[in-house]
Amino acid sequence: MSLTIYDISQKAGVSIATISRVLNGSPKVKESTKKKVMDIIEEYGYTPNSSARAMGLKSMKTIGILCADSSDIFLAKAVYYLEQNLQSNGYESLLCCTGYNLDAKKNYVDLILSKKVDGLILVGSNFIGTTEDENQYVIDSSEKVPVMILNASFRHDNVYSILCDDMNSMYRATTSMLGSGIEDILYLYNSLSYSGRKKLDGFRMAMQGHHSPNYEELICQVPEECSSMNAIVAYIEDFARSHTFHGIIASDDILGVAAVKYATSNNISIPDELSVIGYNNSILTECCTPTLTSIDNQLEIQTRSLVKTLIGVLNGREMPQKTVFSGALIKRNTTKF
Amino acid sequence: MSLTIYDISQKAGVSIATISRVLNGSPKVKESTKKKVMDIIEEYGYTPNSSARAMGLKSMKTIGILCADSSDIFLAKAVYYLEQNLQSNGYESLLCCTGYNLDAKKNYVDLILSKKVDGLILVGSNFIGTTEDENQYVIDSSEKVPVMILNASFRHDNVYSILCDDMNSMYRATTSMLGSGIEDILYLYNSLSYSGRKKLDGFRMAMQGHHSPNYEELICQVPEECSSMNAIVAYIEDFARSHTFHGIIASDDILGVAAVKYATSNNISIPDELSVIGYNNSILTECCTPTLTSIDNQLEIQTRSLVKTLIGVLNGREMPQKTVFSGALIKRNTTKF
DNA sequence: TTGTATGCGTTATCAG
DNA sequence: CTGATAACGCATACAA
Repeated sequence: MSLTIYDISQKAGVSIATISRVLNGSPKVKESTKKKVMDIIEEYGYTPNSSARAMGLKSMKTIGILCADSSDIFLAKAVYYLEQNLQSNGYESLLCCTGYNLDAKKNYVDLILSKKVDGLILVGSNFIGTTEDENQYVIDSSEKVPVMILNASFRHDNVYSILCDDMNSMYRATTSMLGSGIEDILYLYNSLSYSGRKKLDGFRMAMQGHHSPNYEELICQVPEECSSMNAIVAYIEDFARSHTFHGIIASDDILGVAAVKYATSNNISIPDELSVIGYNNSILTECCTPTLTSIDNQLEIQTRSLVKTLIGVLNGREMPQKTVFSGALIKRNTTKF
Repeated sequence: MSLTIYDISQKAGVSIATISRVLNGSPKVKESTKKKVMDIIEEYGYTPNSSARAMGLKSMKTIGILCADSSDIFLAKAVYYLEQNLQSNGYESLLCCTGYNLDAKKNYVDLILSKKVDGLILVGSNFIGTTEDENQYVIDSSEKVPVMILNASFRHDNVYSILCDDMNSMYRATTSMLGSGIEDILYLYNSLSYSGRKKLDGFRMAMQGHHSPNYEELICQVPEECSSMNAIVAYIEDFARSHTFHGIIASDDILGVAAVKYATSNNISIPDELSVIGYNNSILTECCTPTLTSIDNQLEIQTRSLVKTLIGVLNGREMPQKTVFSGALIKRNTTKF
């Protein structure tokens, strides 16, 4: 059995209230008794029981982090940064990997809320759908604790969105490619999550602005079944048999790498005959040859801002409901521009 | 304010004890009252307060997961699998990213133990050092809760190790390469964690068994400063100026990919002039060209076994202190054998 | 089968 | 500055 506040109070010869006060850094304690208590605590190695503490404080000093799949290279980085930032603000992280199914997500949210977390962070734009019904669980959650959303926007009381302006990033990337003289651009994506939709919007806007004809035909969704690199490459090869393009913009780096591999295995020279841009600026960009130009969405800055906002909200301060950063095109060797 | 067991007992017209009983599936409850209570709970959306529950049960149904860096591609996968397995056994995961510093690790352990977790999982062999002093914190922890170690072995009461036989895997991989006629093999590594040491041992054993002369000269530690892909490639290039080798075995896939990039950028043909083997069988193996042969350490199986063992221990069953799996060489295009 | 009363380890509100 | 004492929400031994 570990020691309680009573044991310490006995040994120190003071009441439990005093112990509690020194523990919580109350100013109204005499220096000498404070020191005495501290010494006893040190000597006997007492640590407060956080469950009991939670009952009194009505806070577990814990934040629930939900993400679909923490092994996803992008989400993993986000989770890492979040945990680090929370930690340094005195909060712990309860991690839940929900998968991509809506009902599962709802269940996990209920579960995690019953743990009386102080806040909820939804990592990844896949938590926000297109219909009201799909997003009801976010609203429900926000009635209990502040909800933070990374990489998607959702306007509602007590929910805060931190994201990168994917539409604008994609618009600028596409415009750059168009500006370099490439007009037939293949747009490769796999999911239409919130950010997936924004990216596609940005691509479309740029193509429209450039009065490119028939660009819709070069918007290509890679089916979910294509889960391996080989499968994706094969899919692109197949697509290329009936379409012509001299640029590829992908909604993430995996697809970008697949595009590079498609080119190299078909003796298409990059960037002379084909330019490629990926998204996320992950380590994968450095692994392929040539290295992949990619859009960086400032994840580290976003996560820092998110935690800062959350801590502010938890401390009762007024905080911005929506914080938007802008992405940056990181130029590597799959583009000439 | 969320509802308590008292609110529900009022609405249902029974005592709180009865509510508690149906909540905990006690058999001594009449079917009809059980149903009545369930209905009320359903209707009002009551969820028990887990902090209060923890005080009675002395368990938070939570496991602490410690890892150095959950954004590391290998550790992220491990964390993901662990969380999933724990979840399906009714446990939640408290994630802590400790970094690689020893003191920091110790502090995090203290912190997480004060949260009264039911068990501790140390993810990654970097948690086990070579000296007794370095590992004392593991022993201390094991006095409070069962400690599981993934990817390293540490023999002590109430600590359980689940790992892949890295030494043997590396031995076999090296032997394969030697068998294909390549005798001058560059061994590339960056850290000497528990598994790092085992891998190196396996390499050495194979080279010794083959009576290869001077193999020690081709054991090369990539300095920590080389954090980017370019830096690693440059380092290999530099090393190659004063050494000759026709095979490279790397202690992880990043180094393996760097080896591939070194070769392609220097017009060294793979696998004709140079064979390469990586470690971890991560997605990176598919991103480089040619694709990287790598050693798979059966992470999914390991994590499943770990959680199974942990749950067994928590339920008071006798469980194996050490579970060892063997790795598998996944052949891709950087090797001929 | 159900209800009552007590304990779990803290925090917080009062008095002193 | 310090000490009683009442919450906090639930589990459970003991009664009924």
